Amino acid sequence: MKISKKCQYALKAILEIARRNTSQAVKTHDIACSQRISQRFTEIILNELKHGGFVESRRGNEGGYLLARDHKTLTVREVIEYIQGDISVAPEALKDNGDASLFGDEAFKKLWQEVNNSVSEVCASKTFADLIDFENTKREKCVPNYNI
Amino acid sequence: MKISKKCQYALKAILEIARRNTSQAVKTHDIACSQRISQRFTEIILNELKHGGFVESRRGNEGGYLLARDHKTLTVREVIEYIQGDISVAPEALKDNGDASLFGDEAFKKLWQEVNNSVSEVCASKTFADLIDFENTKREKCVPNYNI
DNA sequence: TAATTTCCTACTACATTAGTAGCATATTAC
DNA sequence: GTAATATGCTACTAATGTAGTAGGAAATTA
Repeated sequence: MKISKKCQYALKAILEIARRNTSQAVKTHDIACSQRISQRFTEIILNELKHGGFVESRRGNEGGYLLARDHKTLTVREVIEYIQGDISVAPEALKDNGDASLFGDEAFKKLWQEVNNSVSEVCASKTFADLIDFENTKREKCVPNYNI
Repeated sequence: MKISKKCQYALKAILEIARRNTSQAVKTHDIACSQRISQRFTEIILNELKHGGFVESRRGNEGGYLLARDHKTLTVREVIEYIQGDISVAPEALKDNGDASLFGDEAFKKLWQEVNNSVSEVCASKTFADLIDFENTKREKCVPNYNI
């Protein structure tokens, strides 16, 4: 029933690139500092995200990462499913047991499906643009005199 | 994002006791066989469930376990929360970080809360009576010529 | 060519999960 | 009372997953 730290870092990293909204590549170092993630771990995660087609990389000096997807349509769900794998709460319980089925198998199968669907729905309804909007609104409203 | 095997076994064990709907205590051996759980592990789980007030035990010959709660009002959620602990998908992200908050913290906090709420709702809406009804209906409808 | 930055494999420490094993203790049928 | 059955308790273990570290190769650009 957990979203792993790595997965949460992946979401944070994408959010950080998206919020900067620049054509300049964002360095892992900047992402790591802004979101308090270890530099090395950030590299690993961004590399994975690249293979998943979420970001693209620029090597060399002034290199870094750019979003490969539009943050207005990229949903939280896609990232979670890629990094964490199957989002299902009870993957093995959903398999068909055939003749070896026990009393309750069908009922539990339906229950876990309902849970999965509801989680999926929530995560699929949130884009990174939504997250950024929410965060900005919250910060304006609640900490109007917060200076950096 | 997983419901542990142990937790699933706990739900199965309660379902098995509830479906028998008898004033006779159900032996761990019978529960273990019916639901294909190791005898020893079943004992451990039932003991935990007893401490949680879900079942009560009878010792000695003809001993075993009985439901301590009405299966019409006992929900899946209560059992999951007791056995697996906090149902939250990202417990540490929900804590208040105070001044150390990063961009996105509030947005993610809200996201995880929404996920938690939807999972909670689904699990709180299912009682063991519901599960038994569903299973019985399913079995009547789909395998009418299934003989044991 | 030097500096910067990504890219890639391998290794490790720790926590959790899913059990096992052995024996002590309680209860009841006979 | 005693035999049979069942719970109660502690401790141990194997496998898996999580959260990183470490070292260096390769690419790019000023």
